[in-house]
Amino acid sequence: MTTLTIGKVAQQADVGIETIRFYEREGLIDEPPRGPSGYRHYPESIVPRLLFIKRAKELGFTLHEIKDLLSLRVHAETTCADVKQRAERKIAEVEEKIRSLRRMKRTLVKLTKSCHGRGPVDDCPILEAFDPLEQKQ
Amino acid sequence: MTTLTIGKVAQQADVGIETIRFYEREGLIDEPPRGPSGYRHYPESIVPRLLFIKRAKELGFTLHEIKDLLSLRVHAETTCADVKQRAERKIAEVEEKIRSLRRMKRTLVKLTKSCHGRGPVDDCPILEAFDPLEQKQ
DNA sequence: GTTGACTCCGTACTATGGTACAGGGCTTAG
DNA sequence: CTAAGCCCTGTACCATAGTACGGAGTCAAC
Repeated sequence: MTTLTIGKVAQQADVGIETIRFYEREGLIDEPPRGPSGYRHYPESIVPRLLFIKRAKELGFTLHEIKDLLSLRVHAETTCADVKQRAERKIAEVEEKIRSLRRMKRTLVKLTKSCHGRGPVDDCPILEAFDPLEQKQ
Repeated sequence: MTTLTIGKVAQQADVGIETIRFYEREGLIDEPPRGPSGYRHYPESIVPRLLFIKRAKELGFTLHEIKDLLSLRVHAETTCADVKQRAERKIAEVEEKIRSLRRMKRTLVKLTKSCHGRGPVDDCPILEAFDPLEQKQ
């Protein structure tokens, strides 16, 4: 069976070598067997594992949560429902972030509309609105 | 004129004392005059300044950007348009974040819909979708 | 005058997700 | 056989926005 050096793995999964060692330290990937030189010898299955991590990251899971997801798979007693629940919780989180960003955007849009965009900064309505209690002296 | 100790300021602006010292180190607020004991004596105008920072943070500006906004106000040559431009750039950033989160959400929703939520984790469609290249052995 | 609350400074630590570097050892091609 | 290019460890560092802590000095009330 073929094994890969860390450099090859990094290439194939398109991540940094340091990232792989970092994931190992953080427990997201297993410690691979070593050759007599101490070099890591990865099975080819490491590549999809790293791609899994990348994909979950893109979906907004933290490394901690991804570690959790990965560990779900090795415990026989965990069910599909466990995974689904985590996904649903993440959806709720994502929705909350979207709501918060939309609030920010609404306010920012209102502020920029209130500003004609000319003249000195002294009475820019945007800065004034940021600063509702401070009276110009 | 009244001055405030750091503790009073923290109370009035509802931030931590450490936060105020941190903002001073970071250049977001001026170093206040000190009494003979070395205690900071803040003018009352520090409070709206801290509220400004809080509000801008809520709107998604980083401390670095807020420092920038604050410094705009002291340079006579800056215009309203400068401020407006920054606000518009921030709107674009916020929109990009929202788009990214919506993409995440769409994918997560699709995944949870594909999962009936029963049975063992071995062939959970969610995990399989996370992991498109790995074949179960 | 003493106690408790407040303040000072400097440093270290938190979480997140890595990146960079020094100073070695290993491997492989020519 | 040698040199380039890989890999090893450990440590420090990046940004972000603070928080915590130790040990000392100060202020105010009783």
